[in-house]
Amino acid sequence: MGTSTGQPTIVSIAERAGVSIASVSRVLNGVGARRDTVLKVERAAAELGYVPNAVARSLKGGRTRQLTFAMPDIGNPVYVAMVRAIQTVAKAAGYRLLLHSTDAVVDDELAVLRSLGDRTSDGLILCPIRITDAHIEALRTAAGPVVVIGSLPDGVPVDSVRADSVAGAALAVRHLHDTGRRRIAFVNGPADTVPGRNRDEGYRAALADCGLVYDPDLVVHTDFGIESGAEAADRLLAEGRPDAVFCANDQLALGAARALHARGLRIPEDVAVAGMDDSMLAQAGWPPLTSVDLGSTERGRRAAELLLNRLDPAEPVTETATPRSTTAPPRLVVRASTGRAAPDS
Amino acid sequence: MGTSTGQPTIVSIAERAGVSIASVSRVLNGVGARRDTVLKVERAAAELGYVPNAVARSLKGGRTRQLTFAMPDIGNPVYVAMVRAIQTVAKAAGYRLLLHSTDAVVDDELAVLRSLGDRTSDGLILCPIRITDAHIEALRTAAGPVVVIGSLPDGVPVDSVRADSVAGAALAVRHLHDTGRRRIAFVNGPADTVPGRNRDEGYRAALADCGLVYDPDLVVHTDFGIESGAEAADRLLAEGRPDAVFCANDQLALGAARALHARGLRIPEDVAVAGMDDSMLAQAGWPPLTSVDLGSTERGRRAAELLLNRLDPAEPVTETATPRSTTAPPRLVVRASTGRAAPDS
DNA sequence: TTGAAAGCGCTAACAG
DNA sequence: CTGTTAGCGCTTTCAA
Repeated sequence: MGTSTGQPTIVSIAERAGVSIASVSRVLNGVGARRDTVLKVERAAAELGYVPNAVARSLKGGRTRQLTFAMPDIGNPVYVAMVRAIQTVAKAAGYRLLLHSTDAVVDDELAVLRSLGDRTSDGLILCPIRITDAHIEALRTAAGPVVVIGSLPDGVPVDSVRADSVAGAALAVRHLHDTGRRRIAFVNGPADTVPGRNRDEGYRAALADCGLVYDPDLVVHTDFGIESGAEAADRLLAEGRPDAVFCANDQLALGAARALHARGLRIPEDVAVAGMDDSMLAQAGWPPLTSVDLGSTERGRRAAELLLNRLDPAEPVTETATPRSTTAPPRLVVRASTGRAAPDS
Repeated sequence: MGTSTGQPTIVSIAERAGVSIASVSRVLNGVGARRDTVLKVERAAAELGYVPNAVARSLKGGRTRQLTFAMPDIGNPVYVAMVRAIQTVAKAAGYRLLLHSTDAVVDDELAVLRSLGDRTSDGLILCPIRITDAHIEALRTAAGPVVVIGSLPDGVPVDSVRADSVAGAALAVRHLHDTGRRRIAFVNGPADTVPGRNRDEGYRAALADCGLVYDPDLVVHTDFGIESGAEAADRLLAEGRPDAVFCANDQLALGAARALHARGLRIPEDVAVAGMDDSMLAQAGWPPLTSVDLGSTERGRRAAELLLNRLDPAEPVTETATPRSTTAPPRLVVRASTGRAAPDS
C-alpha cells in the first residue's frame, strides 16, 4: 500500500525523491545541497502538496512563533485597538496571535499567566484590570516573557507599558477650563482600579491648577458603558448644574451626551462633553467628541515590540535583566463637543 | 549535576518520584495507578510546578486544540462581534483562538487556507470579503475542516453560515415606508461584493413591494466608513431630496447622520436614517440608530459550533459529507432615528 | 499495576 | 554533499 494516508511528511517526500529525510530537511531549509537533489526534493514536495508541520517544528525548536494577548473584553474599542496594533507587529515578525478574553476575571488572568508554562506561545502580553498580590507572584514566577499593559509596582521584574491617565485627565480638564467652563463634572469608572484612581488624581490636580474647587456633587463613580454614562449624567445634571461633563472613557461620554440631548440641552453651547481613549466611538456621535487619546494603539505596538525583543535570542530573559517600562504620552483631540460655551452662560 | 535547567518535564517528575515516565503520564491523565504512586507523582509535580507541554501533546495527539478565525479587519465592529462569539464557544470547549487579520487581501486569505496544512490549528473559520475561483479551489483542497462565514456557491463541500441581507435590506425599507417615507435613498457598499449585490437586491425588491419606483438618483455606491457615508449623504441631499437614508452598515449611517446634522436637518423629523449590522455604533450616536441586525454574533456562534462539530471524533470530515449551511435571520431594531416623519413634510 | 520502548514530524550533530 | 541517528516531551502499546 505504498504511501499511507494523511498529510505528506518529510518521509513521504524522501521516499518519493529517493533521498534521506535529512536531505529533505536541508533542502526545505535552504541549507546546502547538490543541484539535482534540490530539484528532486522540491518536485516531490510540490507534487505532494507538502506543508511543514509547525507542531513538530515547535517541539524541536522550543518555540511556537505564537504570541498571546490577554485582555478583559474584546468588545471594548480600546482593546480592539491594541489587538490590531499587536497583530500588525506580530504578523510582520512572523508570529501568530493567540487571543484570550478574560472577562476581567482575576482567576482567568492568573490562569493565562500559568499557562505560559504549557509552551503554547512564546510570550504573553497581559492587560489586567487590576493588579493583585497574586498577579505579582504569578508574574515573578512566569514561565516565559511577559509584558504588562498597565501600571506595575516597582520591583516586579516584568516589562510594562503604561498610559499616563493622570496627565490625560488633566489635559481634558484644562481644555474645558480654557474654553470657559467653570463647573466641570467628572464621570469616572470604578474607584478601586488603577486607572480610576489615576484619572481622579489628574482631575483634582488640574482643577487645583485652574483655581477651581473640588465639588463632590460634581463627581460620580460608575462602571463603564453607555447606559452608566447616561444615568450618571442625569444625576449630575439634577444635583450639580455642571457646564461641562468630563468622562473617563468614550462610552460614558456618549451616554452623557445622550442624556443631555434627551433633556434638550445643546452640546457644546449649554454643556460641553469630553471623553477619554479617543476610540472609534468618539467620531460616531453628534457632535463628534473631544477625547483624550491615551495611546491604545501605541501601547499595543510598544508592548508587542518589547515582547519580541525579549524573544530575540540576542537579548535573553535573565532574572537579573532590568525590567523596562515606557509610558505613552496622552494627546488631546479636540472636536465639536467642547466648542466655546454660549456667551450668555 | 542532577536535574538540568529549564522547565520540568515528565522525566524530572519520574526521577523525583522514583517511578517511570509512563506512570507519571498515567497519573497525570487520570488513568489507573496505585494509590501511593499517584501520591508520589502528584507531589513531585506540584513541587516542581509542572505544566504539561502542549506542543508535545499536540504532536503526539495530532490535535492542537486551537481554532483559527480569519477576517478582513478587526477594526470593524461586525468582526469584533464574531470574534467575541467564537471566542466564547471555543473557550467553553477548551479551544484557544488564533486570530488572523487578512486586511481583505485575497492572497492573505488563501495563505491562511493553505496554512491549515501546518497543523497549527485544528480548524478554520474564514470570513472572506469576496469569493474567487481561487478560494473555491483552496477550499476544496483544504487540509482540515473549514467553515465559511459568507455565501458559497453550491457544490463547494464546505460548511457555511450566511447572513440574509436581501431580507434584511427589505426589512429596513419596508419599515421606512411604514413610517411615512416615500423617497428612500440608499447608500450601499461596493457593488462588486456579494453583500453589496444582496443588499441592492433587497432594496429594489422592497421598493417594488411598497409600490415605490427605483430612482438611480437615490442610490450611491461607496466603500464602508464614516467619511464615505457623510460624502454620500451630501451628494444624495443635493440631488435626490430624500426623506430617508438607508445605509448598508452603521458606519455609513453615522456618516450620513453627521452630514444631516451639519446641514441643520433634523433626524428623524426631516430625514430618517437607518443602518445595518446593529453594531455597538448604532447606540453611540444621536439619535440612536435604527439598524438591521444581520446576526454577527449569531453567525460567529454558529460557525464555531459547526466547526467544533466537525472536529468531534464522532463526526469525522468525509469527502462525501454533505456540507451544512445555515442562515441567520435578520432582525429590525427600531430606534429613534426613524421615528415618524414630521406631519408637514 | 508498572516499566521499557516505539513513535508523532522535524532538526541537527556526526560520520562517511 | 549525503545518510544515519538521536532526541524535543508526550502518550500508548506491549510485556512483565
